Amino acid sequence: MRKTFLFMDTIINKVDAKGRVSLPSDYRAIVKESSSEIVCYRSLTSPCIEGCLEDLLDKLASDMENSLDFFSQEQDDLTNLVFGDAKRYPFDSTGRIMLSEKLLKHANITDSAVFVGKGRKFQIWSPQNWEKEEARIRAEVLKNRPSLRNTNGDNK
Amino acid sequence: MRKTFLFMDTIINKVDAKGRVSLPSDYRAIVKESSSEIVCYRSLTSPCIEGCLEDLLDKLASDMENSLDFFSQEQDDLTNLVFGDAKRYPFDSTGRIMLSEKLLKHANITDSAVFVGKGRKFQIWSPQNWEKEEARIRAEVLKNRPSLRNTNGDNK
DNA sequence: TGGTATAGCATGGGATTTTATGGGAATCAA
DNA sequence: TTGATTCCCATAAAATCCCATGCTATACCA
Repeated sequence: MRKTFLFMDTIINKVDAKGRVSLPSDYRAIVKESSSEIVCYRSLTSPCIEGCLEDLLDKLASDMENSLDFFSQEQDDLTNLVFGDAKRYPFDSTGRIMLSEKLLKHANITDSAVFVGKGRKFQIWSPQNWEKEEARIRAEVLKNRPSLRNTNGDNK
Repeated sequence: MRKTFLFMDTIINKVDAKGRVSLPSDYRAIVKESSSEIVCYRSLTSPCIEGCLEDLLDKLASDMENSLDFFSQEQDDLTNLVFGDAKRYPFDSTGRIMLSEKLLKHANITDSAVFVGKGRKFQIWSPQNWEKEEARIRAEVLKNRPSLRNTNGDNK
């Protein structure tokens, strides 16, 4: 039994004519611990798809219930957006999922999909968009390096 | 039961035609306490590979979740950078891992790999790069020696 | 003390399994 | 019926397993 469940690595897979994509086997191994489906929704901030285990959304729901901002407009909007958009995507016996038109369009994905690990969740990008995003992040982090050290608690 | 889990020592092993390297047995003994795989990623600052137990990244994920907002840009960037690059490397029954092309290229490793202990993590260098790095570190220490003496309070 | 047995380790190569991917048949819904 | 989704099988490439070998360090014994 695995102790940790982190989505990692960056993997590019093909989207076939029917719209099917293989979920990377590492991801599948994690998901299989608890179910045979992932939850996906359009990223609120980027032209990409986000995916995670249903557990994470459950935790998000709990966190929001427990927060002081229970009645805030902002929380309301966020939960509407996330839960209104999210949907379960089961994978078949060969490990493929079929993403909806809505998701693919939001992420500009046509024939290839890039899976990017983010720890408890992951993202799915088009190769072109991911290339741009990765460059932006590297530049950004390089600029703010000191704060990274603090968060990390490790200097090297 | 072992009490401490520190990667130590410097060991050079061969990378075979398939890209396999033996993880030093001392390292393996540490890893085996909790699993049979390590996590590796490209060092942000040096031309080498870094490795650690998944626990360390899991802790990082938790820290991020607790200190940054779920939807914040900063959290987004950091998780992409860290988890997008990291990957699990399980070792087989003879104790070998198979490093990816991406990692080998970043560290300029071809047929030999130098494992350098760093406590909770370790680094993997090409012999040439490690030679240079070691020289640099020695020079650095020599340069700072006076202040080191002062701190020590002992002149000889 | 010196020589030898032994266990653990690094390494090589072949066999086996997994994975990503394509396509056809079966099933379902409008 | 038609269009789409699901299931099943096929294949090539890649990853993983497994066994064999030689080396080294340590233990053991005379």
